[in-house]
Amino acid sequence: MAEQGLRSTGQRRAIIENFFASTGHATIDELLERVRQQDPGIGYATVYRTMKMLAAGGIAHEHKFGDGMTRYELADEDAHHDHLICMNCGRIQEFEEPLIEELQERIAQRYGFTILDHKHELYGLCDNPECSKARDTAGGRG
Amino acid sequence: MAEQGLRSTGQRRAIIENFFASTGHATIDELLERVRQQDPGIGYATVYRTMKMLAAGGIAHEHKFGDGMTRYELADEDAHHDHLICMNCGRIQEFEEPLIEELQERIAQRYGFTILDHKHELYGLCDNPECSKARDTAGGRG
DNA sequence: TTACGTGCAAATTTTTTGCATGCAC
DNA sequence: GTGCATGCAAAAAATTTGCACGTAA
Repeated sequence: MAEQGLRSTGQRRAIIENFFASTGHATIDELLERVRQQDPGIGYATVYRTMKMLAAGGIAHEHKFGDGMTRYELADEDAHHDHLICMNCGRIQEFEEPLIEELQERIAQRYGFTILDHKHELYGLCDNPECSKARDTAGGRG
Repeated sequence: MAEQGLRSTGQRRAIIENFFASTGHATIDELLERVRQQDPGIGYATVYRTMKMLAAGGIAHEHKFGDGMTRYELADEDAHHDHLICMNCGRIQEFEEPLIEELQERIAQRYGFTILDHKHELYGLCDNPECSKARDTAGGRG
């Protein structure tokens, strides 16, 4: 981290530590709350700035799943995955499908694009009984 | 439109007309500007409200492509398509790939999800020479 | 010592809402 | 005539920024 000319402050260490230990899709608010348990004086601007920094440095990925809050996830150099998001309980399930990645590349070639990043999110209802039940009221076809 | 208990006002007609004639991925600002050429008195809240209404009624789709502005697209009942977005010039290219849709369903089944909606966006550089050229500065791998 | 990082609050940006008035029905 | 729609401006909500002070290097 310090390799990039950045100072190692207590706040940054606390934020990064909590981020690494987080569920994987933490919001700024969630991170701030957890970080403040260690260091109540931390301001939320610092969390924003630190997470932006990590995102810019490729350590974190920013996600906007449509609920108005940005979520941060640890960037895993090896595996890229995408997300299933339950619209009822908010559960986020990761998935990986190399075949889709391959098809994406083929599509990009078809249109002369070079893919640098992508977003593939499936929104629906998970297999939690309470969520499946919600299918009737959630506007499902039929 | 009036079938749904909604009043047909001059403003709504103007907004809808412009939306239908738009590029397909118009922002509120773009719509407002165009609509004001016909009717300078239209307030932007009306555009917001009308587009929300169309989205709620399934006539329009909302997209957030990451530049902070919501874009609206005419919902086409027949064909679902996804998007390639050029990170240099902002060009938006639509694509359709039934095989991916099929794979999505299979993934959903794997995790017990029921898909109600999805978002598949490929970000990168289009074949515009100016954009391809930007590859060197845009952080592309190697 | 020096300049980067922090905390606070104010500013920004996009979207939503309250309210008095107007117009579609 | 009634009540939904409009326009304006203020409110919300998420994020960014300015500034004085603290502190890592």
